Amino acid sequence: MNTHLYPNSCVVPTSAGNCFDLLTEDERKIVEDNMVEVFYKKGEIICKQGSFASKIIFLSEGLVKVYLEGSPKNLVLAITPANNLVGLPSIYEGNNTFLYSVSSYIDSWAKLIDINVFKQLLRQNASFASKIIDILNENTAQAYARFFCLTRKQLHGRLADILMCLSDRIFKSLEYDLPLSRSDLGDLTGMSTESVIRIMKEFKDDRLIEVSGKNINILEPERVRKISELG
Amino acid sequence: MNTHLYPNSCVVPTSAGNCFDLLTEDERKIVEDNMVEVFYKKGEIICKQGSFASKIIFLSEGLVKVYLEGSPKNLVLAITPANNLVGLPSIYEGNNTFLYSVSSYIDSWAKLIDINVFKQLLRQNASFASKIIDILNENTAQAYARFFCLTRKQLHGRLADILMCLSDRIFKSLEYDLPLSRSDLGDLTGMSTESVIRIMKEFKDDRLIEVSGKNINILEPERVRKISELG
DNA sequence: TAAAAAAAATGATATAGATCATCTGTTTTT
DNA sequence: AAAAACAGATGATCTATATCATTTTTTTTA
Repeated sequence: MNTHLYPNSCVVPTSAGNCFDLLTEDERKIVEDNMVEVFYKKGEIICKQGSFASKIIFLSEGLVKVYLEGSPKNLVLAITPANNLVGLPSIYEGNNTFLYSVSSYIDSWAKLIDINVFKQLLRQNASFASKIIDILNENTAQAYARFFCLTRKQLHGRLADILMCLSDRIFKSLEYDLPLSRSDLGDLTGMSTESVIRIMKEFKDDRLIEVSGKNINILEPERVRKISELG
Repeated sequence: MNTHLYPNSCVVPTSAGNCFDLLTEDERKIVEDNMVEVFYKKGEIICKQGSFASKIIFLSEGLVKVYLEGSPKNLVLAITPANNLVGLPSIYEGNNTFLYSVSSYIDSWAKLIDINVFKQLLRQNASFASKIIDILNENTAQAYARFFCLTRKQLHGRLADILMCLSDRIFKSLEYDLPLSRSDLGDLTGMSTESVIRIMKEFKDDRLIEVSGKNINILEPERVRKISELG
C-alpha cells in the first residue's frame, strides 16, 4: 500500500452545479426568491469562521480558498473553483456557525441561499438530500486526501501535488497563469514561502517545469506526478 | 484567533445511535432483515480501504480506529466508540469502495447493514437523510479539528489533546485504563513512539498526569487542556 | 517616472522531532 | 520454565524544514 491513492488533494473533483436540477419547479422558485448574488473582489472574505451561518454559498464564478484560522498560520482545507457549494457543514443542526473561513483568490461571484430554506428542501426532497450527501462525501474524500498529503508527504511531494492538482482540476492545462503568490502556495502546501521558492527552483533546474513569473508550464507531468505520489 | 476552537479532535462528539428512530416501523423492519451482527476480536480489521463497500457499519460495542493506509505509517483519522456509524462516506454514488480502513482496539460488535438498503432509505425518508447529513457534518468538523491538530500543533499539544480527548469523550473520567500501546498513541498523534514516551515522562515529571502502566490519571486537567490549546 | 512597497530569491543558521542503538522489564509462545 | 517476542524507556545522532537576514526583482502608488 502506498500513497498513490491520494492524488490531487487540493480541490474537490466534480462540480455541485447541477444539484438544483433535482428540485421541483416550485422548489427552484423558492430558492430563487431566497437568494442574493454578491460580488467579491480578489482577497475579500466571503465568510468568516465562527460567525453565524445564515447562508449557503454557491460560487458561480471565481476561485476561493476554504481555510481554518490559526495563529500564526491558517490551514487551507481546499481551494474551490466555480460551480461549487461552500459552507455545507454549517447545515448541521448542532452548529449554526461557519466551520471555516472562505476568501477569494480572484474576483468572484457568489449566490447566497438562505440556510433555513436550504434545510427545508433537504427535509422535503429526499433525492436532493441524497445528492447533497454525495457532495459532502466527495468533500470528505478530498479533505482526507489533503490530510494525508500534508501529514505524510514531504515538501517535494506536497508541492508536486499542488502543481498537478491546479493543472488537472482548476486550469485543465499543463500551462497556466497562477493567480497565487509563492506565499499563497506556501499556505496551500503547509510550507514556508522560502521552501516553495527553493523547491520550485529545483523543479525548474531539473527541467520538470518551466516558470516565468506567474506562468507555470509543466514539462514532465508524469515525473511530477511520480514525485507527488512518492511523497 | 487561536487554536482553542479545535479541542478534542480525536473522536466524534456525539453518538449516531438514535438515527434509526427516525425510520418508520416498516423501514426498521427492512433494516433488521438486511443486517448481520458480527464480532471482531481486538486488533482485527473490520473494513479495508479500497475494498468494495457493500455494508454500512454500526458499531454496537467496542472501540475502533478509522485510518488511511500509508507506507511507512498509516494516518489515523478518528477513533470511534460504540453507537456510531462507520463507513458513511462510501455511500457516495461515485465511489463504492471504502475510503479508509477500520480496525478494533478492543473486542467489538458491529451491525453490518446492506448499503443499497441504506441508500434506499436515504432516498425515501428525508428526515432520516437529514439526520445522516448531520452526522456527516459532525464527522467533517471532527476531521478538520484533527487536521488542524496534526498540522499546526507540536508534540506536547498533540499528546495533551489526545489525553484530554480520551478522558472527555471515551472514558468520561480523569482516570482511565488505556487500551492502547505507546505505539498506538504515536499513530494517533502522528509522532514516534519514543516521542510519546518522552513527553509522557515530561508530563509525569511536571505532575500533570500520573502514569502506571496502562493506567492514566490526569491530575491537572486544566493545565493539560491549556497545553493542548496552545499547541 | 521616481519612490515605495511587495514579492521573489538566496545563503546562513537554528531546531523540533525522527531515527538508531541499546537496555530493561513484561507478556506470549513453546 | 525457558525462550522468544514485545512494550517501555533512554541517550546519541541526524535531518528536514523553519526562521532569519539580506539582496534583487517586480508591481503599485504617488
